[in-house]
Amino acid sequence: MPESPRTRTSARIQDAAWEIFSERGLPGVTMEAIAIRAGVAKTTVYRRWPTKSAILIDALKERLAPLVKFPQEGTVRDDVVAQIEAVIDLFGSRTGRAYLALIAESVHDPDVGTALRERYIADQREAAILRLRIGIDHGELASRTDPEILIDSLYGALYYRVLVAHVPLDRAYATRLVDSIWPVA
Amino acid sequence: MPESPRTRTSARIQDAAWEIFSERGLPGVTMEAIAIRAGVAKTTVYRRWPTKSAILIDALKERLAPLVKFPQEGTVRDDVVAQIEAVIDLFGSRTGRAYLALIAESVHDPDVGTALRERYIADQREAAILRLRIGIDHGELASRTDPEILIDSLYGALYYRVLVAHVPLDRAYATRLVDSIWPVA
Amino acid sequence: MPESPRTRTSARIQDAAWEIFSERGLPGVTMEAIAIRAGVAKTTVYRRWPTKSAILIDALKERLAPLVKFPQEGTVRDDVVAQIEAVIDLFGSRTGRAYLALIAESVHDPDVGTALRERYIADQREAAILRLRIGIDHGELASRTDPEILIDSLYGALYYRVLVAHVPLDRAYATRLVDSIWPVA
Amino acid sequence: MPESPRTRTSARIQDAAWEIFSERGLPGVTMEAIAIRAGVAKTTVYRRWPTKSAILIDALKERLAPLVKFPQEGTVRDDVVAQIEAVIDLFGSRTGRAYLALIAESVHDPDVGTALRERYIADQREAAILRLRIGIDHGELASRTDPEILIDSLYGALYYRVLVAHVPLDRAYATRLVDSIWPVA
DNA sequence: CATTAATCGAGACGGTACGTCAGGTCTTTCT
DNA sequence: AGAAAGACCTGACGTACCGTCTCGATTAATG
Repeated sequence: MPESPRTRTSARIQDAAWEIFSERGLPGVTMEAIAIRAGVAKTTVYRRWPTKSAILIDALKERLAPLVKFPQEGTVRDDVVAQIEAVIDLFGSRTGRAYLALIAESVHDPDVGTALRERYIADQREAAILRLRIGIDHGELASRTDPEILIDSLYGALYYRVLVAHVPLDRAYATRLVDSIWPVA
Repeated sequence: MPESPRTRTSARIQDAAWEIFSERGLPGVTMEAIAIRAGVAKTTVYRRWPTKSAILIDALKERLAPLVKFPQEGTVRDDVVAQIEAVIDLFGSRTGRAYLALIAESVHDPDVGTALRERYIADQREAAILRLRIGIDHGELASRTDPEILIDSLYGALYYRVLVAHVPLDRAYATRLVDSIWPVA
Repeated sequence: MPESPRTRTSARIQDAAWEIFSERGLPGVTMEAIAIRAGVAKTTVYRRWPTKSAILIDALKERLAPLVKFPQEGTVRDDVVAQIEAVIDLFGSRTGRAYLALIAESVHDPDVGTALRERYIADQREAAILRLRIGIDHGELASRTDPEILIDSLYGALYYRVLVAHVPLDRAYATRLVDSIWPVA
Repeated sequence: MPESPRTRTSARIQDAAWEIFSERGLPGVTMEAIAIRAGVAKTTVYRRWPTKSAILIDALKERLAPLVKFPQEGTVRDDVVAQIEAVIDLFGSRTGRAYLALIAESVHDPDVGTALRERYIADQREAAILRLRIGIDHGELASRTDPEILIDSLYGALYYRVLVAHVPLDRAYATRLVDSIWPVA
């Protein structure tokens, strides 16, 4: 791990962006404020990232692990419940709020959408679908199950409650959700 | 219908906002641009709406009917499929894009969220849940069905594909979706 | 004289520009610094003047009187000497330095040149030539005298010493100069 | 003439500066642009000249000969007219414009003024004054003639028309000028 | 001949200023 | 009096150059 000055500067910028987001939300995150907080010239920021969103997307790299990883430890059903609980936890955290703010941003800015999908969402979907397929192969799920749609429904319900309906979302919801729409084998 | 000058001005402002949205998307919609396009002073706009989002929300009033109404013409299942198809159609239209853009905006601006929910989303959820309850009462749906969660899953899947996963969404998806997660009676 | 707020703001901007020029010279005069010093938004400055030079040109309006006026009190020769002394005095003053700095600026910026000529230089030349013509009519100057060229030589010598040769220029020079090239009647 | 790589690089830089000046004027000449055009690192430029003006001053070395040389071939009067014509020609050329641009620059930057005077202007004045003195010695000019002031007036008129009054200046002006202010012997 | 020293290119860096845009507020003007 | 018009301050935008700096990669001269 070389810890070059370049690396350090990039880290300072990402940290600054993250701090400002924590304090003032996405609208408060401006290139100007990031540069000042990081003790860096504005040009230096622009030299490395084209937009504030890009900085935050990078800053989320490690923190978004729970979104992407998918447990494979028990039955499919248990694993799915566990994963949904993890996502619910995430959505309740500051990291989750940042992630959701960027999702919102992606509606206006295609680049943000592309970056998010390439970095997190695509992997997440793949991991989830893969887990379901294994479940089907093991006979835990009906063979006629459409994994893609099951994922849409499960994750969709979460995003929907948080982004659209603004309805409370707690860990207990995970079981209720899975119980409700689980395809009987 | 009085058609007072005040009414006319408000209409001009809403039309201007809508036109600009159509041409340049939500980021292009600024109070400044609206005022110019409507041929009106910026103060006049501010006197009637606090934000550009508020203008658009009002401008959507009539156009968002398909989101809110829920058919009650055939079996629950048929009605649900029909409604989902209507929403998919909406999401493909300019009106739908405006609506989704406002959903995104609501992540940063609580007022937008509140307005959207009070005006459209709450009614939509209620109408949907009501329809499902009738279905349960008629024995078309298992009595243990949780209507709220079913709605979360159905609508959620749509929003998820459009807002998050950016995956194609066509009318055919409606049947696939309902087939997949429909609770057997 | 209404002393409207608009007038006051403009005065504050001009004063600020002038102060900064006095302290740091023309390169130190930036739109940014003017706005700050005047306690005014940068946009307000831009709304009224397109460039810093334009502000200074306006700020010189009253101060540049000695450049433009031409005495008509004694003989032509005495009046010419008096006027040249006035210009020499001017060149030694802060106002003169500002004026010369703008002359220099005009080499790069045609607008500055045009403004300076329309406001000051043209009038100055006219007044001078007029005075000489009167002298010719009164028989104080040879009838074959070319007033334009005489003015070029007299004023030219001053500008040349100050701008080009950087050679000392004091009041005594006025007499020496006139004595040297005065066309005998 | 060794034509070392060092020499070649310096030449490339000067050429680049000159080309850019020709295309975009002095404001377009930036250290950055020079370095790029010369295919050289910015550091290399800075290592050899402190400012862009210094580069241009050096680049003018050979081209400014007509400003400095003074003919001594006919009568003083003829030589003076010839020299003034040469300067008028120069002022009409690209080289002249560069020279005048640097004169203007010298108002803000003392170093430029010093360099110009040490390299060109002082020599020019000396040569001119010398020529006049010879004329006085030969009885071609009145002994009471003040050569310095005569030079101020003659050259001054030219600079004045070009820099200040922005009045046309052609070869014919040379004779008119000399005829007007020539001190009768 | 090998090593040292100088010089080069490349380009990142902290800065300053640019000129513009939009946000909201506040004053003036008119009806 | 009450609405419309538009000037105003604020703050962020993204860009251009500034002059300094570190970093290897070449060259050149020296030991």
